[in-house]
Amino acid sequence: MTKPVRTRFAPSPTGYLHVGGIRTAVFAWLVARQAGGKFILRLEDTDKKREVTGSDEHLMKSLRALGLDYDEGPDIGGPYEPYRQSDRLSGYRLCAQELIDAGRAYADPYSAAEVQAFREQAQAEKRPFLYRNHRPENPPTWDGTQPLRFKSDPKPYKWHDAILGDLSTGPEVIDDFILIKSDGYPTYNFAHIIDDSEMYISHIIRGQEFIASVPNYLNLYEALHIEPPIMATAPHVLGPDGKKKLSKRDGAKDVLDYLRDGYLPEALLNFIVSLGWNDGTEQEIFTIDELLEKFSLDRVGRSGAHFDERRLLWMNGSYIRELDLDDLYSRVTDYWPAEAADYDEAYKKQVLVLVQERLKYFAELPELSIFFFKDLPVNPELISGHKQLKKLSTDELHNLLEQAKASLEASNFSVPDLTERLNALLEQTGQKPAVLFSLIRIATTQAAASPSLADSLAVIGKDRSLERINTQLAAL
RNA sequence: GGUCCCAUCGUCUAACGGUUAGGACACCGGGUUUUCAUCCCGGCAAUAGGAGUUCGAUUCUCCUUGGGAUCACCA
Repeated sequence: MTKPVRTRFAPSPTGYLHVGGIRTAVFAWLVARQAGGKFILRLEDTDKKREVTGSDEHLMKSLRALGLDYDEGPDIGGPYEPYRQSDRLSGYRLCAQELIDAGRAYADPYSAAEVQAFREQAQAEKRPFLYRNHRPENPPTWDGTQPLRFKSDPKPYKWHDAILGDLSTGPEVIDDFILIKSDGYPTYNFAHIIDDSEMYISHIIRGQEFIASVPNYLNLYEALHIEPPIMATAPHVLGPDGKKKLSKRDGAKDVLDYLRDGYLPEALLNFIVSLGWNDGTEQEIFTIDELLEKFSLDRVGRSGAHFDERRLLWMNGSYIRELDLDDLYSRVTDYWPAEAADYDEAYKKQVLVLVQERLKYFAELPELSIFFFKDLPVNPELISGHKQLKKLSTDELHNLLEQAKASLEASNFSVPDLTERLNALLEQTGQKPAVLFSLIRIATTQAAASPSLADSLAVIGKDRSLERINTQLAAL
Protein backbone atom coordinates (compact mmCIF):
# COMPACT_ATOMS: atom_id res chain seq x y z
CA MET A 1 0.00 0.00 0.00
CA THR A 2 1.64 3.17 -1.11
CA LYS A 3 1.00 6.37 0.75
CA PRO A 4 -1.27 8.96 -0.84
CA VAL A 5 0.66 11.57 -2.78
CA ARG A 6 0.92 14.86 -0.94
CA THR A 7 3.45 17.38 -2.19
CA ARG A 8 4.18 20.84 -0.94
CA PHE A 9 5.68 24.13 -1.92
CA ALA A 10 7.25 25.75 1.11
CA PRO A 11 8.65 29.18 0.33
CA SER A 12 9.73 31.75 2.86
CA PRO A 13 7.88 35.04 2.49
CA THR A 14 10.93 37.09 1.65
CA GLY A 15 9.99 38.46 -1.74
CA TYR A 16 8.57 37.57 -5.10
CA LEU A 17 8.81 34.37 -7.10
CA HIS A 18 10.94 34.17 -10.23
CA VAL A 19 11.13 31.50 -12.89
CA GLY A 20 13.88 29.61 -11.06
CA GLY A 21 12.14 29.75 -7.72
CA ILE A 22 8.81 28.57 -8.95
CA ARG A 23 10.09 25.54 -10.80
CA THR A 24 9.97 23.24 -7.80
CA ALA A 25 6.41 24.42 -7.19
CA VAL A 26 5.48 23.45 -10.73
CA PHE A 27 7.06 20.03 -10.34
CA ALA A 28 5.37 19.48 -6.99
CA TRP A 29 2.02 20.58 -8.37
CA LEU A 30 2.37 18.27 -11.37
CA VAL A 31 3.31 15.29 -9.22
CA ALA A 32 0.35 15.86 -6.93
CA ARG A 33 -2.20 16.50 -9.65
CA GLN A 34 -1.21 13.63 -11.88
CA ALA A 35 -1.52 11.22 -8.96
CA GLY A 36 -4.82 12.63 -7.82
CA GLY A 37 -3.05 13.73 -4.64
CA LYS A 38 -2.89 16.99 -2.75
CA PHE A 39 -0.71 20.03 -3.29
CA ILE A 40 -0.01 22.03 -0.16
CA LEU A 41 1.32 25.54 0.38
CA ARG A 42 3.21 26.10 3.60
CA LEU A 43 4.81 29.39 4.54
CA GLU A 44 8.22 29.04 6.15
CA ASP A 45 8.30 32.31 8.03
CA THR A 46 10.77 31.49 10.77
CA ASP A 47 13.24 34.21 9.94
CA LYS A 48 11.61 37.39 11.10
CA LYS A 49 14.55 39.53 10.01
CA ARG A 50 14.30 38.58 6.37
CA GLU A 51 10.55 38.58 6.11
CA VAL A 52 9.09 41.03 3.61
CA THR A 53 5.67 42.39 4.47
CA GLY A 54 3.03 41.44 1.96
CA SER A 55 5.14 38.86 0.19
CA ASP A 56 2.98 36.04 1.53
CA GLU A 57 -0.01 37.49 -0.31
CA HIS A 58 2.15 38.05 -3.35
CA LEU A 59 3.29 34.42 -3.30
CA MET A 60 -0.25 33.11 -3.10
CA LYS A 61 -1.38 35.41 -5.86
CA SER A 62 1.47 34.25 -8.08
CA LEU A 63 0.66 30.58 -7.59
CA ARG A 64 -3.01 31.09 -8.38
CA ALA A 65 -2.27 33.28 -11.38
CA LEU A 66 -0.15 30.51 -12.83
CA GLY A 67 -2.88 27.99 -12.21
CA LEU A 68 -0.95 26.21 -9.48
CA ASP A 69 -3.94 25.85 -7.21
CA TYR A 70 -3.26 24.37 -3.80
CA ASP A 71 -5.58 22.24 -1.70
CA GLU A 72 -4.32 23.31 1.69
CA GLY A 73 -2.63 26.54 2.64
CA PRO A 74 -2.46 29.52 4.97
CA ASP A 75 -5.42 31.33 3.46
CA ILE A 76 -7.68 28.32 2.94
CA GLY A 77 -6.78 26.10 5.85
CA GLY A 78 -6.84 22.34 5.75
CA PRO A 79 -6.77 19.25 7.95
CA TYR A 80 -3.25 19.89 9.23
CA GLU A 81 -3.41 23.61 9.82
CA PRO A 82 -1.92 26.01 10.58
CA TYR A 83 0.14 26.30 7.38
CA ARG A 84 2.34 29.07 8.58
CA GLN A 85 5.33 27.96 10.62
CA SER A 86 5.22 30.92 12.96
CA ASP A 87 1.83 29.58 14.09
CA ARG A 88 3.23 26.13 14.81
CA LEU A 89 5.84 26.99 17.43
CA SER A 90 4.33 24.87 20.20
CA GLY A 91 4.65 21.77 18.06
CA TYR A 92 8.32 22.37 17.47
CA ARG A 93 8.79 22.92 21.22
CA LEU A 94 7.20 19.58 21.92
CA CYS A 95 9.46 17.74 19.51
CA ALA A 96 12.45 19.62 20.82
CA GLN A 97 11.64 18.52 24.35
CA GLU A 98 11.34 14.92 23.21
CA LEU A 99 14.79 15.13 21.68
CA ILE A 100 16.19 16.67 24.86
CA ASP A 101 14.58 13.93 26.94
CA ALA A 102 16.07 11.31 24.65
CA GLY A 103 19.50 12.89 24.98
CA ARG A 104 19.52 13.96 21.34
CA ALA A 105 19.44 17.74 21.80
CA TYR A 106 21.26 20.13 24.05
CA ALA A 107 21.69 23.81 24.80
CA ASP A 108 24.53 25.56 23.03
CA PRO A 109 26.47 27.36 25.75
CA TYR A 110 28.70 29.38 23.47
CA SER A 111 28.16 32.94 22.41
CA ALA A 112 27.85 33.69 18.71
CA ALA A 113 31.32 35.23 18.87
CA GLU A 114 32.81 32.11 20.39
CA VAL A 115 31.31 29.87 17.70
CA GLN A 116 32.57 32.28 15.09
CA ALA A 117 36.06 31.99 16.56
CA PHE A 118 35.90 28.20 16.25
CA ARG A 119 34.82 28.61 12.68
CA GLU A 120 37.66 30.93 11.80
CA GLN A 121 40.15 28.69 13.47
CA ALA A 122 38.96 25.78 11.33
CA GLN A 123 39.15 27.91 8.24
CA ALA A 124 42.69 28.97 9.05
CA GLU A 125 43.63 25.34 9.37
CA LYS A 126 41.94 24.63 6.05
CA ARG A 127 39.53 22.12 7.37
CA PRO A 128 35.76 22.20 7.38
CA PHE A 129 34.12 23.58 10.46
CA LEU A 130 32.26 21.05 12.59
CA TYR A 131 30.50 22.25 15.67
CA ARG A 132 30.48 18.79 17.15
CA ASN A 133 34.24 19.01 17.62
CA HIS A 134 33.39 21.58 20.27
CA ARG A 135 30.40 19.81 21.71
CA PRO A 136 30.24 20.80 25.40
CA GLU A 137 30.62 18.00 27.94
CA ASN A 138 28.11 19.30 30.42
CA PRO A 139 25.73 21.56 28.56
CA PRO A 140 23.47 23.74 30.66
CA THR A 141 19.77 23.05 30.93
CA TRP A 142 18.05 24.58 27.94
CA ASP A 143 16.04 27.60 29.08
CA GLY A 144 15.01 28.83 25.66
CA THR A 145 17.49 31.65 25.52
CA GLN A 146 20.32 29.56 24.10
CA PRO A 147 20.22 27.92 20.70
CA LEU A 148 19.15 24.29 20.91
CA ARG A 149 21.40 21.93 18.99
CA PHE A 150 20.84 18.47 17.63
CA LYS A 151 23.19 15.88 19.07
CA SER A 152 24.10 14.15 15.86
CA ASP A 153 25.21 10.58 15.34
CA PRO A 154 27.81 10.81 12.53
CA LYS A 155 27.65 7.95 10.05
CA PRO A 156 27.74 7.43 6.31
CA TYR A 157 24.50 7.60 4.33
CA LYS A 158 23.22 6.27 1.07
CA TRP A 159 19.89 7.41 -0.17
CA HIS A 160 17.88 7.64 -3.33
CA ASP A 161 16.86 10.88 -4.97
CA ALA A 162 13.98 10.74 -7.43
CA ILE A 163 15.83 13.03 -9.83
CA LEU A 164 19.53 12.60 -9.10
CA GLY A 165 19.48 8.87 -8.42
CA ASP A 166 21.60 7.15 -5.78
CA LEU A 167 23.55 9.49 -3.54
CA SER A 168 25.94 8.88 -0.70
CA THR A 169 28.12 10.74 1.79
CA GLY A 170 30.53 9.94 4.60
CA PRO A 171 30.13 10.69 8.32
CA GLU A 172 32.22 13.86 8.06
CA VAL A 173 29.29 15.87 6.77
CA ILE A 174 27.11 15.17 9.80
CA ASP A 175 27.10 17.91 12.40
CA ASP A 176 25.24 19.27 15.39
CA PHE A 177 23.06 21.83 13.68
CA ILE A 178 20.71 24.26 15.38
CA LEU A 179 17.14 23.11 15.94
CA ILE A 180 15.79 26.17 17.68
CA LYS A 181 17.33 29.61 17.48
CA SER A 182 17.84 31.82 20.48
CA ASP A 183 14.87 33.90 19.38
CA GLY A 184 12.63 30.89 19.92
CA TYR A 185 11.96 30.18 16.26
CA PRO A 186 12.97 26.85 14.78
CA THR A 187 15.41 26.66 11.90
CA TYR A 188 14.26 25.43 8.51
CA ASN A 189 16.35 22.32 9.12
CA PHE A 190 14.19 21.37 12.06
CA ALA A 191 10.79 22.81 11.24
CA HIS A 192 10.38 21.37 7.77
CA ILE A 193 11.04 17.87 9.02
CA ILE A 194 8.39 18.12 11.71
CA ASP A 195 5.88 19.77 9.39
CA ASP A 196 6.38 17.42 6.48
CA SER A 197 5.81 14.54 8.86
CA GLU A 198 2.77 16.04 10.55
CA MET A 199 1.30 17.01 7.19
CA TYR A 200 1.95 13.54 5.74
CA ILE A 201 4.03 14.92 2.87
CA SER A 202 4.99 12.11 0.50
CA HIS A 203 7.50 13.92 -1.73
CA ILE A 204 9.88 16.73 -0.91
CA ILE A 205 10.81 18.46 -4.14
CA ARG A 206 13.34 21.20 -3.63
CA GLY A 207 16.34 22.95 -5.16
CA GLN A 208 19.85 21.63 -5.02
CA GLU A 209 20.99 24.12 -2.40
CA PHE A 210 19.57 21.68 0.14
CA ILE A 211 21.32 18.57 -1.06
CA ALA A 212 24.35 19.00 1.17
CA SER A 213 22.07 19.08 4.19
CA VAL A 214 20.15 15.92 3.40
CA PRO A 215 22.45 13.59 5.38
CA ASN A 216 21.85 15.76 8.42
CA TYR A 217 18.12 15.53 7.83
CA LEU A 218 18.42 11.77 7.55
CA ASN A 219 20.20 11.73 10.87
CA LEU A 220 17.44 13.77 12.46
CA TYR A 221 14.71 11.61 10.90
CA GLU A 222 16.28 8.65 12.63
CA ALA A 223 16.44 10.37 15.99
CA LEU A 224 12.78 11.31 15.61
CA HIS A 225 11.80 7.84 14.34
CA ILE A 226 10.28 9.37 11.26
CA GLU A 227 10.27 7.64 7.89
CA PRO A 228 11.76 10.15 5.41
CA PRO A 229 9.56 11.12 2.45
CA ILE A 230 10.66 10.62 -1.14
CA MET A 231 13.19 13.30 -1.96
CA ALA A 232 13.67 14.91 -5.34
CA THR A 233 16.36 17.49 -5.96
CA ALA A 234 15.89 19.80 -8.92
CA PRO A 235 19.06 21.34 -10.36
CA HIS A 236 19.21 25.10 -10.39
CA VAL A 237 17.94 27.30 -13.15
CA LEU A 238 20.93 29.38 -14.21
CA GLY A 239 21.00 32.97 -15.38
CA PRO A 240 21.10 33.62 -19.14
CA ASP A 241 24.82 34.38 -19.37
CA GLY A 242 26.55 33.40 -16.17
CA LYS A 243 26.96 30.03 -14.61
CA LYS A 244 25.28 31.25 -11.50
CA LYS A 245 21.89 30.31 -10.26
CA LEU A 246 19.18 32.62 -11.49
CA SER A 247 18.59 35.25 -8.85
CA LYS A 248 16.72 38.42 -8.14
CA ARG A 249 20.01 40.23 -7.85
CA ASP A 250 20.76 39.47 -11.46
CA GLY A 251 17.43 40.85 -12.52
CA ALA A 252 15.32 37.72 -12.56
CA LYS A 253 11.79 38.92 -13.17
CA ASP A 254 8.82 38.32 -10.93
CA VAL A 255 6.58 35.71 -12.58
CA LEU A 256 3.69 38.10 -12.04
CA ASP A 257 5.49 40.61 -14.24
CA TYR A 258 5.52 38.09 -17.06
CA LEU A 259 1.84 37.56 -16.56
CA ARG A 260 1.27 41.30 -16.55
CA ASP A 261 3.20 41.64 -19.81
CA GLY A 262 0.80 39.22 -21.36
CA TYR A 263 2.57 35.92 -21.15
CA LEU A 264 0.08 33.08 -20.89
CA PRO A 265 0.20 31.06 -17.68
CA GLU A 266 0.17 27.82 -19.65
CA ALA A 267 3.07 29.00 -21.82
CA LEU A 268 5.05 29.99 -18.76
CA LEU A 269 4.34 26.62 -17.17
CA ASN A 270 5.28 24.76 -20.34
CA PHE A 271 8.49 26.73 -20.55
CA ILE A 272 9.44 26.19 -16.93
CA VAL A 273 8.81 22.46 -17.12
CA SER A 274 10.73 22.11 -20.37
CA LEU A 275 13.74 23.59 -18.63
CA GLY A 276 15.18 20.24 -17.72
CA TRP A 277 12.39 17.96 -18.73
CA ASN A 278 11.03 16.43 -21.91
CA ASP A 279 9.14 13.26 -22.67
CA GLY A 280 11.78 11.72 -24.92
CA THR A 281 9.95 12.62 -28.12
CA GLU A 282 10.45 15.69 -30.26
CA GLN A 283 7.40 17.43 -28.87
CA GLU A 284 8.10 20.93 -27.58
CA ILE A 285 4.69 22.34 -26.82
CA PHE A 286 2.58 20.55 -24.23
CA THR A 287 -0.87 21.39 -22.98
CA ILE A 288 -1.36 21.25 -19.24
CA ASP A 289 -3.26 17.99 -19.67
CA GLU A 290 -0.37 16.51 -21.64
CA LEU A 291 2.04 17.62 -18.96
CA LEU A 292 -0.11 15.97 -16.33
CA GLU A 293 -0.16 12.81 -18.35
CA LYS A 294 3.50 12.68 -19.32
CA PHE A 295 5.55 14.40 -16.66
CA SER A 296 7.74 12.29 -14.44
CA LEU A 297 10.52 13.20 -12.04
CA ASP A 298 12.86 10.53 -13.38
CA ARG A 299 13.00 12.29 -16.73
CA VAL A 300 14.05 15.58 -15.17
CA GLY A 301 17.64 16.38 -16.15
CA ARG A 302 20.39 16.39 -13.56
CA SER A 303 22.31 19.38 -14.83
CA GLY A 304 21.45 23.04 -14.48
CA ALA A 305 19.60 24.79 -17.29
CA HIS A 306 20.04 28.35 -18.50
CA PHE A 307 17.02 30.57 -18.62
CA ASP A 308 16.72 31.75 -22.21
CA GLU A 309 13.98 34.33 -22.49
CA ARG A 310 13.98 34.15 -26.30
CA ARG A 311 12.74 30.61 -26.10
CA LEU A 312 9.99 31.68 -23.73
CA LEU A 313 9.07 34.45 -26.14
CA TRP A 314 8.80 31.99 -29.01
CA MET A 315 6.77 29.59 -26.93
CA ASN A 316 4.37 32.29 -25.83
CA GLY A 317 3.84 33.49 -29.38
CA SER A 318 3.18 29.94 -30.37
CA TYR A 319 0.51 29.62 -27.67
CA ILE A 320 -1.09 32.91 -28.69
CA ARG A 321 -1.41 31.80 -32.30
CA GLU A 322 -3.27 28.70 -31.16
CA LEU A 323 -5.88 30.65 -29.21
CA ASP A 324 -9.32 30.89 -30.77
CA LEU A 325 -10.59 34.38 -31.37
CA ASP A 326 -13.05 34.59 -28.48
CA ASP A 327 -10.48 33.30 -26.03
CA LEU A 328 -7.85 35.69 -27.32
CA TYR A 329 -10.32 38.55 -27.19
CA SER A 330 -11.21 37.90 -23.58
CA ARG A 331 -7.56 37.63 -22.58
CA VAL A 332 -6.42 40.91 -24.13
CA THR A 333 -9.13 43.04 -22.54
CA ASP A 334 -6.64 45.04 -20.50
CA TYR A 335 -4.04 45.48 -23.21
CA TRP A 336 -5.76 47.60 -25.88
CA PRO A 337 -4.46 51.09 -26.56
CA ALA A 338 -6.59 53.72 -24.85
CA GLU A 339 -8.14 54.84 -28.15
CA ALA A 340 -9.67 51.40 -28.64
CA ALA A 341 -12.22 52.19 -25.94
CA ASP A 342 -14.32 53.97 -28.59
CA TYR A 343 -14.63 50.86 -30.74
CA ASP A 344 -16.99 47.93 -30.49
CA GLU A 345 -16.18 44.28 -30.01
CA ALA A 346 -16.73 43.38 -33.65
CA TYR A 347 -14.18 45.92 -34.81
CA LYS A 348 -11.63 44.95 -32.21
CA LYS A 349 -12.01 41.33 -33.15
CA GLN A 350 -11.29 42.17 -36.78
CA VAL A 351 -8.11 43.86 -35.63
CA LEU A 352 -7.22 40.91 -33.45
CA VAL A 353 -7.51 38.48 -36.34
CA LEU A 354 -4.92 40.48 -38.25
CA VAL A 355 -2.60 41.02 -35.34
CA GLN A 356 -2.71 37.60 -33.72
CA GLU A 357 0.07 35.97 -35.68
CA ARG A 358 2.59 38.66 -34.86
CA LEU A 359 1.75 39.06 -31.19
CA LYS A 360 4.47 37.56 -28.98
CA TYR A 361 3.00 38.86 -25.76
CA PHE A 362 -0.07 40.97 -25.08
CA ALA A 363 1.74 44.12 -24.01
CA GLU A 364 2.77 44.49 -27.64
CA LEU A 365 -0.83 44.95 -28.69
CA PRO A 366 -0.88 48.78 -28.62
CA GLU A 367 2.13 49.27 -30.86
CA LEU A 368 0.91 46.61 -33.28
CA SER A 369 -2.63 47.90 -33.51
CA ILE A 370 -2.65 51.60 -32.73
CA PHE A 371 -3.22 52.72 -36.35
CA PHE A 372 -6.50 50.84 -36.47
CA PHE A 373 -7.83 53.15 -33.79
CA LYS A 374 -6.02 56.43 -34.17
CA ASP A 375 -4.83 58.64 -37.02
CA LEU A 376 -1.12 58.92 -36.55
CA PRO A 377 0.71 62.06 -37.70
CA VAL A 378 2.60 61.79 -40.98
CA ASN A 379 6.07 60.44 -40.36
CA PRO A 380 8.34 61.61 -43.23
CA GLU A 381 11.07 59.19 -42.16
CA LEU A 382 8.98 56.23 -43.21
CA ILE A 383 9.46 57.34 -46.82
CA SER A 384 12.87 58.99 -46.59
CA GLY A 385 14.18 55.95 -44.78
CA HIS A 386 12.58 53.40 -47.12
CA LYS A 387 15.14 51.75 -49.34
CA GLN A 388 12.94 51.89 -52.47
CA LEU A 389 10.75 54.90 -51.86
CA LYS A 390 13.57 57.26 -51.03
CA LYS A 391 14.74 56.97 -54.64
CA LEU A 392 11.52 58.46 -55.99
CA SER A 393 10.92 62.15 -56.50
CA THR A 394 8.12 63.94 -54.73
CA ASP A 395 6.25 64.23 -58.00
CA GLU A 396 6.49 60.52 -58.58
CA LEU A 397 5.25 59.75 -55.10
CA HIS A 398 2.44 62.22 -55.54
CA ASN A 399 1.45 60.72 -58.84
CA LEU A 400 1.43 57.15 -57.51
CA LEU A 401 -0.64 58.04 -54.51
CA GLU A 402 -3.14 59.96 -56.63
CA GLN A 403 -3.65 56.97 -58.85
CA ALA A 404 -4.12 54.74 -55.84
CA LYS A 405 -6.60 57.17 -54.37
CA ALA A 406 -8.61 57.30 -57.56
CA SER A 407 -8.90 53.54 -57.67
CA LEU A 408 -9.71 53.17 -53.99
CA GLU A 409 -12.43 55.80 -54.22
CA ALA A 410 -14.33 53.43 -56.46
CA SER A 411 -13.81 50.40 -54.21
CA ASN A 412 -16.34 48.87 -51.88
CA PHE A 413 -13.40 48.05 -49.56
CA SER A 414 -14.05 44.34 -49.40
CA VAL A 415 -10.84 42.33 -49.27
CA PRO A 416 -11.38 40.72 -52.70
CA ASP A 417 -12.14 44.03 -54.36
CA LEU A 418 -9.18 45.73 -52.71
CA THR A 419 -6.88 42.91 -53.72
CA GLU A 420 -8.07 43.13 -57.29
CA ARG A 421 -7.63 46.88 -57.44
CA LEU A 422 -4.23 46.79 -55.82
CA ASN A 423 -3.04 44.29 -58.41
CA ALA A 424 -4.52 46.35 -61.22
CA LEU A 425 -2.66 49.36 -59.90
CA LEU A 426 0.57 47.44 -60.13
CA GLU A 427 0.06 47.00 -63.87
CA GLN A 428 -1.30 50.47 -64.38
CA THR A 429 1.68 52.15 -62.72
CA GLY A 430 4.30 49.63 -63.80
CA GLN A 431 5.63 49.65 -60.25
CA LYS A 432 6.88 46.78 -58.16
CA PRO A 433 4.78 45.87 -55.12
CA ALA A 434 7.68 46.83 -52.88
CA VAL A 435 7.24 50.41 -54.08
CA LEU A 436 3.55 50.88 -54.63
CA PHE A 437 2.24 48.82 -51.72
CA SER A 438 4.77 50.25 -49.31
CA LEU A 439 3.68 53.75 -50.23
CA ILE A 440 0.02 53.00 -49.72
CA ARG A 441 0.71 51.13 -46.53
CA ILE A 442 2.73 53.99 -45.09
CA ALA A 443 0.13 56.56 -46.11
CA THR A 444 -2.73 54.63 -44.54
CA THR A 445 -1.03 53.40 -41.36
CA GLN A 446 2.00 55.60 -40.68
CA ALA A 447 3.54 52.53 -39.16
CA ALA A 448 6.78 50.76 -39.92
CA ALA A 449 5.00 47.45 -40.19
CA SER A 450 1.43 46.30 -40.52
CA PRO A 451 -0.60 43.27 -41.49
CA SER A 452 -1.14 42.65 -45.20
CA LEU A 453 -2.33 45.70 -47.09
CA ALA A 454 -5.73 44.64 -48.35
CA ASP A 455 -6.70 43.22 -44.96
CA SER A 456 -5.56 46.34 -43.16
CA LEU A 457 -7.37 48.68 -45.53
CA ALA A 458 -10.58 46.69 -45.21
CA VAL A 459 -10.53 47.03 -41.44
CA ILE A 460 -9.49 50.68 -41.41
CA GLY A 461 -12.34 51.41 -43.78
CA LYS A 462 -12.91 53.51 -46.85
CA ASP A 463 -13.45 56.97 -45.44
CA ARG A 464 -10.57 56.79 -43.09
CA SER A 465 -8.18 55.27 -45.58
CA LEU A 466 -8.89 57.97 -48.17
CA GLU A 467 -8.63 60.65 -45.57
CA ARG A 468 -5.22 59.37 -44.53
CA ILE A 469 -4.09 59.27 -48.14
CA ASN A 470 -5.11 62.90 -48.49
CA THR A 471 -3.17 63.79 -45.39
CA GLN A 472 -0.10 62.05 -46.75
CA LEU A 473 -0.57 63.79 -50.13
CA ALA A 474 -0.66 67.17 -48.45
CA ALA A 475 2.50 66.43 -46.55
CA LEU A 476 4.59 65.23 -49.49
C1' G B 1 40.33 23.78 1.27
C1' G B 2 36.62 19.40 2.79
C1' U B 3 32.14 17.13 1.03
C1' C B 4 28.51 16.42 -2.66
C1' C B 5 26.46 17.14 -7.55
C1' C B 6 26.95 18.05 -12.75
C1' A B 7 29.25 17.89 -18.10
C1' U B 8 25.96 16.54 -26.11
C1' C B 9 25.36 22.42 -31.03
C1' G B 10 25.61 29.64 -28.47
C1' U B 11 20.81 28.00 -25.57
C1' C B 12 16.81 23.99 -24.14
C1' U B 13 17.45 18.99 -25.14
C1' A B 14 17.00 13.47 -27.77
C1' A B 15 19.73 9.10 -28.71
C1' C B 16 18.09 -0.54 -25.31
C1' G B 17 26.49 -0.06 -26.13
C1' G B 18 25.85 -0.20 -32.96
C1' U B 19 22.36 6.58 -35.72
C1' U B 20 25.28 10.30 -41.57
C1' A B 21 24.73 12.15 -33.16
C1' G B 22 18.03 13.82 -34.01
C1' G B 23 14.60 17.97 -32.72
C1' A B 24 13.59 23.01 -30.91
C1' C B 25 15.10 28.34 -29.83
C1' A B 26 18.44 31.93 -31.78
C1' C B 27 21.15 33.19 -36.19
C1' C B 28 21.93 33.09 -41.76
C1' G B 29 19.85 32.13 -46.82
C1' G B 30 15.53 31.08 -50.05
C1' G B 31 10.17 30.73 -50.97
C1' U B 32 4.95 32.06 -49.70
C1' U B 33 3.28 38.19 -55.79
C1' U B 34 4.70 45.09 -50.23
C1' U B 35 6.79 45.65 -44.94
C1' C B 36 6.86 43.10 -40.13
C1' A B 37 5.10 38.52 -38.63
C1' U B 38 3.23 33.56 -39.71
C1' C B 39 4.10 29.22 -42.56
C1' C B 40 7.40 26.13 -45.74
C1' C B 41 12.39 24.75 -47.49
C1' G B 42 17.63 24.92 -46.70
C1' G B 43 22.20 26.21 -43.91
C1' C B 44 25.45 26.96 -39.61
C1' A B 45 26.48 24.39 -35.11
C1' A B 46 27.91 19.63 -30.13
C1' U B 47 29.45 14.40 -27.44
C1' A B 48 35.48 18.90 -22.49
C1' G B 49 40.37 15.86 -22.43
C1' G B 50 42.84 11.15 -21.42
C1' A B 51 43.00 6.05 -20.20
C1' G B 52 40.25 1.44 -19.62
C1' U B 53 36.13 -2.41 -20.58
C1' U B 54 34.13 -4.01 -25.41
C1' C B 55 34.04 -6.50 -31.97
C1' G B 56 32.01 -1.51 -31.13
C1' A B 57 31.52 3.80 -26.63
C1' U B 58 27.70 10.11 -26.34
C1' U B 59 26.19 5.87 -23.47
C1' C B 60 29.79 1.68 -18.61
C1' U B 61 34.51 2.45 -15.18
C1' C B 62 38.65 5.48 -13.59
C1' C B 63 41.63 9.93 -13.85
C1' U B 64 42.14 15.03 -15.36
C1' U B 65 39.84 19.57 -16.47
C1' G B 66 35.80 22.77 -16.09
C1' G B 67 31.30 24.36 -13.67
C1' G B 68 27.88 24.41 -9.59
C1' A B 69 26.13 23.66 -4.50
C1' U B 70 27.33 23.53 0.57
C1' C B 71 30.44 24.06 5.03
C1' A B 72 24.65 30.33 8.98
C1' C B 73 21.12 31.44 15.38
C1' C B 74 18.91 31.90 5.90
C1' A B 75 15.77 29.13 3.85
